[in-house]
Amino acid sequence: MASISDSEEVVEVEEGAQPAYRVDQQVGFHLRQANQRHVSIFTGMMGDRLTTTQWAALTKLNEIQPCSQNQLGRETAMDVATIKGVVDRLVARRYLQTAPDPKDGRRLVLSVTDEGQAAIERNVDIARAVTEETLSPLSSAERMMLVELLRKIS
Amino acid sequence: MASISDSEEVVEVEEGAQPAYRVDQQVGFHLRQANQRHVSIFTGMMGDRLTTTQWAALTKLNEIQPCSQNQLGRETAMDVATIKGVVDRLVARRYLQTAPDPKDGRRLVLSVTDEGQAAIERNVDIARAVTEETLSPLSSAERMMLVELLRKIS
DNA sequence: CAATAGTTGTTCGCATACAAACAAACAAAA
DNA sequence: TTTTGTTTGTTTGTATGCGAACAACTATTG
Repeated sequence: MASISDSEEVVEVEEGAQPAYRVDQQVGFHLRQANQRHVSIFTGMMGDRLTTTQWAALTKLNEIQPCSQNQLGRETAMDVATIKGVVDRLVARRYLQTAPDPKDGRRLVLSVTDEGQAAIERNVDIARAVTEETLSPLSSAERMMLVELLRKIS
Repeated sequence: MASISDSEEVVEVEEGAQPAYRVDQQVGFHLRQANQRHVSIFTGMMGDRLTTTQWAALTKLNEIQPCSQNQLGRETAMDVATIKGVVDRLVARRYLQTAPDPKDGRRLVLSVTDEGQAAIERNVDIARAVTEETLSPLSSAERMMLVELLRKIS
């Protein structure tokens, strides 16, 4: 604790001598911005008004179907409340369909419809291009490094 | 340009022979997840129910005040609609105050209140700890590398 | 000056994102 | 079997995040 007295240099000045705090020097700020740019690129290039999360859910389900709703949420890193909304909207578009699980009264079994399949085939090359465009400022080595570092802090 | 002719290697065989598309191999997926973890750490550690965006707006304004609402939005990479909501909530908490700009009838001049200052001082060390915790899986060199790569793709 | 163009702030609608609380169904243990 | 605990899905509330359209005001140009 600094002494209560001595007005002169009550300046317990550097109290740690820490450099000034700047938001724009914190990782969180750059993570948010980089993600924003990526989403922006995705939205601009992708067809069928698909969002990043919808695309993630759709293609992931196509990999691992059949699958319950919450399980798909875990696979795509989405909250139970979030995945519900995403699935609802994909079902409304007829990209996914749901059916009750005969073996488990709680579960909804999800699967990709033909329309969903068609949407994937229609957009998968674009999705690859989105990744390419997002990473375009980086060299090949930097790209691998970035993904690896992101994986480490996830 | 490739020559138009010569069937020989017309073998665009597998139509690209591309590896299977996996969402969890795309940067976007990892950007989203890394950001999620950071926000989660932030929410768990920070006091006063401050969110990442509120903290960014508050501390940035403290740096550059006085400042208009849209300008603060640009400085913190927030949409005009987004910054309005953030500012409204910070004003409701009395962390910020607004005043009409005498020289420009459109502008709202924003400034940080004493309560806002106190909130910053109360949480700035925690904010530093949040960054530290987010980057904890990385070495010092990796941390600098990550921020640099994120900056490049922003 | 008058017409045009750009800026600032507002509002609406849609889509994540997550905490929290809840009911129904299943699983494990007493 | 009954109790306890867990999992699945739902709903509510709050907070970004952005496209799009809009009014009010300022700046620019003819």
